[in-house]
Amino acid sequence: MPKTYDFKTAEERLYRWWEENGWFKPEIAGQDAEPYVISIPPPNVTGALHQGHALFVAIEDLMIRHARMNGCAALWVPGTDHAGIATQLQVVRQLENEGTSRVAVGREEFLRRTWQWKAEHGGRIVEQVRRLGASCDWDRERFTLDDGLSRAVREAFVRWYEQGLIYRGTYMINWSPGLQTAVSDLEVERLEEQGKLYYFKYRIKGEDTYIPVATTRPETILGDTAVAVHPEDERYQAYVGKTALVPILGREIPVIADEYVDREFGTGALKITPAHDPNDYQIGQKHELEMINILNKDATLNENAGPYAGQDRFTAREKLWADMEAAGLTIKVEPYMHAVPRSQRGGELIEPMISTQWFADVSGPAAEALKAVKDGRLTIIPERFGKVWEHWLTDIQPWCISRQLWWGHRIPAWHCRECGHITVTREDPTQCASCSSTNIDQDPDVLDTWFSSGLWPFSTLGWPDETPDLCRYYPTTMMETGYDILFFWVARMVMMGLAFTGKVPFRYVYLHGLVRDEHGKKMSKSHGNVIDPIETMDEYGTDALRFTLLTGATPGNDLNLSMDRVAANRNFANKIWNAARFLVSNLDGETLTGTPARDELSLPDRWILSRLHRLIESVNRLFDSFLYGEAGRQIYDFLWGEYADWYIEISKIALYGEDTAAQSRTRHVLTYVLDQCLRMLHPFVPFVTEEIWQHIPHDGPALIIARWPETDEAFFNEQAETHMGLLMEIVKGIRNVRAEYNVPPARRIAAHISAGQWAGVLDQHRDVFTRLANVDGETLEIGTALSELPDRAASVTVSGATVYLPLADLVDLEAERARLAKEMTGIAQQIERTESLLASDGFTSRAPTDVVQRERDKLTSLRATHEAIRERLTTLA
RNA sequence: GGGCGGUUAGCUCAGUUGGUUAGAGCGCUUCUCUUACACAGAAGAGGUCACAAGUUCGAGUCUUGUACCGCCCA
Repeated sequence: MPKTYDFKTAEERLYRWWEENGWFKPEIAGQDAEPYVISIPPPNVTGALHQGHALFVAIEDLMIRHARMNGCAALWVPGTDHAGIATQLQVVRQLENEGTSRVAVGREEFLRRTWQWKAEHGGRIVEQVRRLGASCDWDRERFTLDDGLSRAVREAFVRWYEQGLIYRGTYMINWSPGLQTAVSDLEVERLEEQGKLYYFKYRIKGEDTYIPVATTRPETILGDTAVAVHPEDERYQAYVGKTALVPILGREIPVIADEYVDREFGTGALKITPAHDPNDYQIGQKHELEMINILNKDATLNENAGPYAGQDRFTAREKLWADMEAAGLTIKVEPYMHAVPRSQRGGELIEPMISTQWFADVSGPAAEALKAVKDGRLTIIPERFGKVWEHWLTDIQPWCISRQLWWGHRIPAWHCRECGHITVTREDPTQCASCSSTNIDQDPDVLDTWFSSGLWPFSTLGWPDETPDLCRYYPTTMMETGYDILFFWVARMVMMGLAFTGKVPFRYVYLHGLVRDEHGKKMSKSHGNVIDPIETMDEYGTDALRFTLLTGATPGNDLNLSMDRVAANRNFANKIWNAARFLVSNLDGETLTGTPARDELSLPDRWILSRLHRLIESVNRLFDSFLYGEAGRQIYDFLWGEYADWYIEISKIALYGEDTAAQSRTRHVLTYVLDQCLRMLHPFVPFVTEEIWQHIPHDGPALIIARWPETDEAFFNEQAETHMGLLMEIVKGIRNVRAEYNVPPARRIAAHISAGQWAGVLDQHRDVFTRLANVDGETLEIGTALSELPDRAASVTVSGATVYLPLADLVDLEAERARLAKEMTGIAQQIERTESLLASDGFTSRAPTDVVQRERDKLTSLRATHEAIRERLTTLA
C-alpha cells in the first residue's frame, strides 16, 4: 500500500467495478427483501453539477448504501428533468448567437434543435452524479420527456380533465414578458425595492374637484376602471357614485366604496386596475367592473392605451406622467419602498395580467395531502416543516399549469375550429368529439415542468401500467430534497400521488438546507463565491467532499462549506488509509476475520471492543433518527481518537513482542474493529473504505454489499473502560509533566508509581508506560505504596495513583510545589461541588441511581487524588 | 402582519431522550521526521453556551419574554 491514499486512481475504477457487478441493483437482495426506494430529485438535463446536487446525492447515496448493507432491496431511481424554461432559454440563446430566433425557425425545428442540445449536453450532469459515487440503478434511468413518462403525463392530465379538476379559463396570472409565458405564483418572488409613489388627481366629471390618488405604476392608470374609497371615509364619501375621468384618456369611470381600501395608506383613495393587479382584480369582480387589458405580450402597451399604444411600459410611464404634469394633474412624487414581483428565473419584472390559461383545481388533492401528514402516512423530517406544509396546503389557489413554451409536454387538448369544442383524449384525436369536424388544432401550450415532476415517483416505475416495478417498489420509501422545493415539488408529488395511485408516493420526506459559502453567504456567480464541486473533488477527492457535506449539516439547516474542512476530511481518509496500512504491514501472513472470541482478550482488546460496540449502538440509534451527520462525526472521533491514537499504539506492544498468541489475537482485534468501522463509514465515504477493505482480511466480495454492524452487548465492559481510562490518564499525565519540564522526547525517564488499589492493573500493563510515555522499563517501580520516595521528583496523581518522575536535573522544587498547589486547588473545588451535590436530599432521592453512583465514585477518586497531592506537598515542604 | 430558524472558543460549526470538567476542524503557542500516517504525533492557551425570568435535585439542552441576524408566507 502506498504511503498516502490516492483517490485519483481508485474512484473511477471502484465505481465501474461496483456497477459492472450489478451491486447498484435491488435484485441482489433477493425476492423477499424489504424494498428501500428513493427517486432522485431529477436535475435539469442540460444543467451542471453544483454543491446543492452534491449534497443531495451524498445524502441519498448514504441512505441507499446503508439500506443495502442492511439487507434491503435498495433501489435508487435516477433520471433528469427537461426543465422547460431553463432548457428552452439555452437553445434560444444559441439561436440568437446564430442570428436567428425561435419564431424564425418554427416550432418543429426548434424542438429538433432542443433535442440535439439535450443529446450534446444531457450526459454531463449524469456523469457528474456518477462521479459523486451515486449507487443508482442506471438501467432504470428516466427522463421526463421519455415516451413512458409522457404517457403518464397525458394520463394524469386526461383524468383530471375528466374529473373537472383541470379546466381552461381566463383569470389573472403572472406574465413573464421576456419569456413570453405565464408562470405560477410559486415562480414569482417579491422583493422589497426602492421605487416611487406617484400622487395625482382624479378629476370628477362635471365638477371642479378631484380625488387625490397614489400609485407606484402610473402607466396602469390607462387601464383603470374605477376609483375606490372607504365607505366611512368622510373626506371622500361625497364622491361615491359620481364619475371620475381617467387622466389624458378622459374615459369615464365610477367612484365606488369598498372596505378593502386602507384609509391610512397614500391618500386613502385607490385607483382600480382589475386587469393588472391581483387585488384590484378581486375588487373588480366584486363590483363587476370592466377589465381593460392595456398590455401586449411583450409588455408594450396595446390599443387600449390610446396615444401610448406601442410604447414600452416604462417609456409610457414617463411619457404619461409628463403629459399629466403638463395638464396639471400631478401632485407629487415620493421615494417609496415596496414589494416588486420578479421572476424566480432571471429576475425579470413580472406583470399581472388577465389571460386564458389552463388551471388545475388542487384543493381536493391538497386536503388529502394535508391528511396524509396528519394521520402519519407521511412523515416530514425535520418535523417543524409540517407547519409550513399545513399552512401552504390550507387555502391553496388554483395552479396555472400551462406555459407558452415549446419545450415540454404539449397539452393534449384539441380546439375545434367549427364548434369551439375542446377534445381531450388519451390518443391523439382526428376529429372533434362534439361535431366530428376534422378541422381541429392542438393547443399550442405545454405543461408546467412541475406537472410532470409531480408524477415522478410513480411514472418512473411504469405508471399508469401496473408494472412489476410499480407493484414491488411503490410507494417509495424516502423523498430527500431541499426545503426550498417543498411546495414546488414535494407537495405536488404527494397531491398527485394520492390522486392517481391512491397512495402516498413516499413514507418519509427528509429535507436538507442550502449549501452556502464558508461565511454563510449564498453562492452566486455575481458574488464570485461559487465553489465548483468538480474542482473540489479533483483537489481533495469525492470522499472528502461527501464527508464534509454529510457531517457538516443537520436536517433542515443550511450548511456553510469551507475548503479547510474538506481538506481536514481528506486528511481523515488518509488517516484511515494509514491505519489500514499499519495493520496490513503487521499481519505477517495471518488473515483472521470474523468476531474475535471474548475469552483471553487483553485489557486493551476488551476496552476497544467495548468502545466499538457502544459506538455501533449509538450510530444505529442516530441512523434510526435520521441524524446521519452526528453518526459520521462519532465514527470519525472513535476511529481517530481511540482506535488510531490509543489502540494502534498499544497494539505495537503485542505485535512487536514475543508472544505469538498475543500477536494473532491483536491482529484479529485490529482487523475486526477496522472492518466494523469501514462498514459504518462506507455510506459516507464509499471509495476509500472499499479500497481499504479490499486490502485488509475480509469475508465476502465487496464492502458495498457487506452486512451493516450490529451491537453485541456482550462486548460492553465497564471495568475495561475504567481501567483503560486510568492507564490513559496516567500516560497523559506523564506526557504533560514531560512537556512542562521540557524533557526531550527521546529521553527515557524513570518512574515510580504508588498505585494503591490499582497496583495490580498498572503492573500488568507496565509496557504501556514504557511505550506511550517513554518511561524506562528497567527501573519502573509499581506498588501499592512506595517504600522510599524519590528526591527532587515531579509527580502526577490520577484517581489516587501517584506517579513520581525523578527529573533531578530538570525539576525546580519551588515550581513543582506551585504546580501541585494549583492542581490541588482545582481538585478541591471539584470536591466541594460534588460534596454539595451529594449532600442535597433532592439529588440523592430524585436523580437516577446510576447518576448518583457516578458522582459518589467521582468523589472517592477526587478525594484520593487530593490526599495524594497533599501528602506529596508535605514531603516537598 | 403571521410562521420558522439561528445566536456556543479568534473563524466555521457539532452537541441525539436534561445528568462527569461543554466538543471538533481550522487558526494560535511549544516540541517532535518516535519503524501506519508531517494529509502526522505530543503538550497547551482560548468559552459567564445572546440577554432576562421560570420549571427542575440538576438547564447549552425544556418554558416564557427581550434583542439582533436570516428564511418562508401574506
